[in-house]
Amino acid sequence: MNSRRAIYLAHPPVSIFPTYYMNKLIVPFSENLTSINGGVVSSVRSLIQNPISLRFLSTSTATPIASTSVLSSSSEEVFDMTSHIIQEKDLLRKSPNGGLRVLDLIDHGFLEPDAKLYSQMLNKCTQLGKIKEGKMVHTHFMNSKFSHYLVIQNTVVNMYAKCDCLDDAREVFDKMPVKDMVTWTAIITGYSQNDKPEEALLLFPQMLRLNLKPNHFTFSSLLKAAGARGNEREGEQIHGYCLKYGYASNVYVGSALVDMYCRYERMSEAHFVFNQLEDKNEVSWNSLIAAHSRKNEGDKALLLFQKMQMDNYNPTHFTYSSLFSVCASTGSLEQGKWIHAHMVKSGQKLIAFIGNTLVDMYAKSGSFDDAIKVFNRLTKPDVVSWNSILTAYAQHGLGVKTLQHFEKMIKTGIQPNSVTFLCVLTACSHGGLLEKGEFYFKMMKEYNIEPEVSHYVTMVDLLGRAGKLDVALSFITKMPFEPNAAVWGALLGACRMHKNMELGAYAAERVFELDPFDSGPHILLYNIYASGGKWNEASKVRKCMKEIGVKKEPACSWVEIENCVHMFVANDQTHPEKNKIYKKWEEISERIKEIGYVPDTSHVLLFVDEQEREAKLQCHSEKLALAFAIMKLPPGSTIRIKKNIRVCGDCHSAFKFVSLLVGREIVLRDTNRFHHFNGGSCSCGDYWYC
DNA sequence: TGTGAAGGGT
Repeated sequence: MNSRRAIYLAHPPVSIFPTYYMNKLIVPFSENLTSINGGVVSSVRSLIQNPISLRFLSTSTATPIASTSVLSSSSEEVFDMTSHIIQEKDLLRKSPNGGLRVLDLIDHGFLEPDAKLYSQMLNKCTQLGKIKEGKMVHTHFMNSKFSHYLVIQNTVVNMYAKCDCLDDAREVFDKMPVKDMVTWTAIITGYSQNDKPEEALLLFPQMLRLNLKPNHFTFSSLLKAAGARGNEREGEQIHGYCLKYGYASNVYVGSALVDMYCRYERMSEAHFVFNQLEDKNEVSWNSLIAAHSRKNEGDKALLLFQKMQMDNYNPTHFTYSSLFSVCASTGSLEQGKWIHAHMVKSGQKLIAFIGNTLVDMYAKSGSFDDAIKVFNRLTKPDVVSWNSILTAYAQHGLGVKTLQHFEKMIKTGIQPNSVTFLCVLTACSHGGLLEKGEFYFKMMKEYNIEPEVSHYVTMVDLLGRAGKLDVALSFITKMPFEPNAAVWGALLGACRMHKNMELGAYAAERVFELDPFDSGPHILLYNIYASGGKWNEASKVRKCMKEIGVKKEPACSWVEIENCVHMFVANDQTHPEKNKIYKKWEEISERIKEIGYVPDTSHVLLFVDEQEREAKLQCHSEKLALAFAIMKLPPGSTIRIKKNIRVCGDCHSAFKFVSLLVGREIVLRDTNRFHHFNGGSCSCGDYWYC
């Protein structure tokens, strides 16, 4: 007889044991209580053959009035309170009426609570984010004889603050007649951790006025807030207070100081504080490594990674996450692979926290298959993991696959968020899937996700690229908020694609009103006029750019050869092997012309003669990077190039012919997506570049 | 029985 069936057999003791029947707590008569003792319980145990676990995890001193065993007919489980100890797993156990069993037992006089029990229950709610249960415990606590206990009140503030209920936390905080330094620290931390640094910093002087002395807990939260707010003067003042109160050398405060100066991009101060810190830990190292990663300084991040190990600190998942992130943004696949191997060797598990950045790194470095492999190895992919893989599919031009994976994600039970829908809409836009895009845009409401401006931008892009310029315009006018420059920019891009000069000029005017200094829209408008032969209008745009000081971002391309990243600009004269590179491209150019390549000079932004335009085209940074890669990389290997702006139409065409000529895959990452050139065609289906 | 610092997805 197993224990589950045995519970049913245990119904007879209902009259003497408190139990739930038809969602009601059945309480035995008080005289029966005296007869309930360990012996009776033991005999019931032997009757039902239920090996109740006595592995108690907590050490609460809460006193049961009598030894009881509560049997539930609905949940078929035994809730054991025969000891003076309550099991941790039972702290938040539900009763059939939706309440908490522990609270029911207290209400019916079977358990005499102590302050520690409330504290344990509140902390369990905080840990699991169970705010509904937390509110029940809070109410119960307020009606108990312990309601004036400051320590528990502090636990309540902390619980609300940690569970994203800042208003509730503040309400409790404001109503507390007596507050100590922990109370103030709890609410300051709440604001600091919930992206409200202003409020956190405003409370600090109020706390000081009450003569409460801040401690290392207070300072670490205040420094985090100061770093997020970006007011350097404020941060320096908090730093001063840390020194005054003698906490600057505390490892938590010190690490927060390092991070704060990193946020201000004051790296020399960050390094100074770090070097002064006698008591360092992994977080101190990770703060610096993360900062260099954010600044795309992969070499510095990597150097610190090596140094931390020389100083006997073990890299953590934060360390690896930062390193993969910097490899992703610089597209350093070889370096990323090396760090991945290091991580595996160190025994670090592939949890979602690291796996997500690893998926992103492989996807952004153009190694799509590795991204899929890592994703498939994740034991518990979360919404970010799914978003990363959806982005990878979308950016690599696999629109239909993106949508298939999205459906799979829904079936798995992962709740999509606004980023998920942005990935899905981007996939539709990149893949030209107009109807699907409209369908998924409407679907957002089913998930209670309000479309943000980025979703509208993608929809305008989708409609515009599909040639529905009027629909896109009407879509913009019906937006629930004012369209920003990006929305009009998307329409402008579509006008360039479909050569609609009138609407393009209108959209460009709107963009210029909102963001006059972005070079992109000016260039798009120039291109619209130039490709329509309206050279006067085009030169006016150029003149206007000069007058207001808008500069075109210089185009750069990068290619990684043997762990070294080589950068090229248009008409590059700085590379040590420039002569060989130009010669190589000339040779390639001649050979691809033989198989059908015709230079497309309409992409050159200069009012010059045809011959000069072609010469300009041949010096584009991605062509030089490609020639260099062909010279240096072994035949047959994949060539991966990264570019800081969108690939021009002529380079796109040339790359297709080169992939055919050399019989190898070329992966080009530009600002918008990946282009996989293979056998004379591109994965974007020529949909994107024009 | 209470309070803290570091990462990721368009």
